[in-house]
Amino acid sequence: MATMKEIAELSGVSRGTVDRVLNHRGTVSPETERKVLEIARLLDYQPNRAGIALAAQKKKFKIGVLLFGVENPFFDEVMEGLKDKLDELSIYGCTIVEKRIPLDVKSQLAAIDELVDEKIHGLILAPCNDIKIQKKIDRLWECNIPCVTVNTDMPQSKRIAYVGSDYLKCGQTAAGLLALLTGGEARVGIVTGSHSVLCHEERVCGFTSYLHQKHPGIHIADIVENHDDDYRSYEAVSLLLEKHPDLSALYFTAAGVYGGCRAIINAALPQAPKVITFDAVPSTKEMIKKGVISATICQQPNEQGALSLALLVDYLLGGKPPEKNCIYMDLSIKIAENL
Amino acid sequence: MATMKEIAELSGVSRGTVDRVLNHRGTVSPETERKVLEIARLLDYQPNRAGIALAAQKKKFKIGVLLFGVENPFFDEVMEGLKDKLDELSIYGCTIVEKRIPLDVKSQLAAIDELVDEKIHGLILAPCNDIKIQKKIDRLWECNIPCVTVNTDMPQSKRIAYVGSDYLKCGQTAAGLLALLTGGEARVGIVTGSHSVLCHEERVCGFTSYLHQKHPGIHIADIVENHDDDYRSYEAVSLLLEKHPDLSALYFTAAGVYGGCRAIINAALPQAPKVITFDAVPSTKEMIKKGVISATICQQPNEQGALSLALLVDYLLGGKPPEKNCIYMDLSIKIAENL
DNA sequence: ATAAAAAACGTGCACGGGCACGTAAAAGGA
DNA sequence: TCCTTTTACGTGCCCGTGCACGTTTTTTAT
Repeated sequence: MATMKEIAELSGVSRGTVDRVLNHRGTVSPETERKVLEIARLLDYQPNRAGIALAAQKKKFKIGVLLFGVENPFFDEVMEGLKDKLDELSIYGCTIVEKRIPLDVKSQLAAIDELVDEKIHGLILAPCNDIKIQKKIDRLWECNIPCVTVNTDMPQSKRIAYVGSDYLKCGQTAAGLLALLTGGEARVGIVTGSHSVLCHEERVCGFTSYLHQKHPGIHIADIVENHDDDYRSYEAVSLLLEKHPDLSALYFTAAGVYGGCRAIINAALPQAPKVITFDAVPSTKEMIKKGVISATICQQPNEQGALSLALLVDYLLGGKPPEKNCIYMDLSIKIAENL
Repeated sequence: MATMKEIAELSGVSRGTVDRVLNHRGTVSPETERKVLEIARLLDYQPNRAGIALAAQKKKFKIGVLLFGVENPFFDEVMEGLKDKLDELSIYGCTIVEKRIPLDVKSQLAAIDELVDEKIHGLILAPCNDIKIQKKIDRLWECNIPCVTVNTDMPQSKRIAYVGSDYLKCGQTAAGLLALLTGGEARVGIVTGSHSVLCHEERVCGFTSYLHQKHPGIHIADIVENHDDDYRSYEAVSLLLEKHPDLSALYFTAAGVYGGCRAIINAALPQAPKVITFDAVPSTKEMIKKGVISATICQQPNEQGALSLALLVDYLLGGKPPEKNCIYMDLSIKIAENL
């Protein structure tokens, strides 16, 4: 692998000048710049990470990690993976500043400002669908603060990458799983969060359209929108169960929408319904073990955290953003026996 | 983080001496050694990876990767993950030598010798259950060639770590899944590989004992042992289907034991049986998409490959072996919709 | 024309650790 | 005792990059 030194020798300048050209610092004559860039391209120069890492030790990276939704246990797992990765990347002298913020946009914007004041070099953001945040990210980008979003959808935003799940595929997978569990015959009730949140919307959309196409024997009895996206949605679920005593299956688009319903689901319906949801936060695990929830479709919070940090650090070390702006990670199904 | 320089200053010797003590090279007086080690412990010295990486560039690591079973497509995925990790660890100037070897022990032992002749610094081995190989590994260990095994079981062997799956849990998960799919009522036929191979044995054992305990409604009609652990086990499966036309479920302990049976499974039995197997090699994916296989329980070949290399490199860089000698990775269930 | 300012580039240290080489001091042999 | 070998340790270069500081050359202003 070519080094700066080699480039310097071949282009007849000093290594310092090569540094200036490749890292856009100081001033260089246009002619020299052309020559150096030419040679660098010829040799396919890739900066040596070990060298950068060593030099970076005094000038440590500082990365802000912003989690929206203070109590969301999904983020615990994201952070776990992220921190493991942090250890692994410790040679780059990288530190993180973690903040958990309520779901209101105002606090969120303020939190971003605070982090910028703390002179962070990069930002990890999870999750957020608000247009104002999106604009903010664009401005950060212009100030040379790169950003990775996790489990968010803001396609137009100028971030390095989005790391998360394809929500439509989430819905399709859920539908396929339900068909497998019920043999293709069922009456299903859907409990979802606010339709304005992409995660919920697409999980419903992917689910229903897939069933419509491939499993006409599964009938969607009702869709309940539970705006109060927290862990106390007892009301919504019990209403659904009362209204439709003939349900044989339930589909929850997130852990947040069925909290506290453990007791009523099996009691309300004559036959034990097949219940599907997403992720394996502790409350969900509990309900799976008790047999209330049949199976859950897991995103990979650990890997999401790890990858988001890896991408950001890679970029800060002089790498290019990944070709794909959206990196969808695999889903997997879990049941009680392989939680 | 403490550096060698700091240790040197505090213990009143030169940095070179600290190097000698900590890396056991050259000769040092017992007294000096004691002092340096004392201070190193006090400062909680951890070698700086960036520094090692930089210095290691001229003295590259060479790691042998031995895969037993020439045509096993599972290893393609292991290698994929391993090579991704290799890129990631490129700063350590690490190279690999990959060899695929037939299943006979003689060739395997010879292959190990060849690699040692090529002056490898470490070895990755997948998979092997033979006692002779195990002894060989122990001897390598004594020659300072560390080894990581993948999807193998040789608990007593002096390797850094085993990376793979808990086969008993594999069987339990399969049993739980079958119960979920069939509602707890089924007649199941088991097709397995040689009982002398731990992977098959424990997947059967975990499966049967779990059903026995928790799902008495699922009856095991027959267990067919298919010694010819390759992709032409048409005979064994068709015999099973003829003998038991009342089967409602099939359980394959590995991809290798059902190759070529696609056509006959659905044809032979009046009702479409629930079919479960392991991993998602191309042939399995195909059969899942066609609806012959209902679901598969996936190990994480990619992660296994990546982790095994990571552990080995970490050790070669002066790290300690992981506390746990056996690292069992998560299982996940896949169906057509989330392959 | 001459001083001052700006542009263009070279030099050298730092980062942490591996390792070869040289040189003292201690041990051994005659 | 003197010479040789061994043991113990210091010195200094290298790996590839960032960056501060000089130094030289060119441009601009007076």
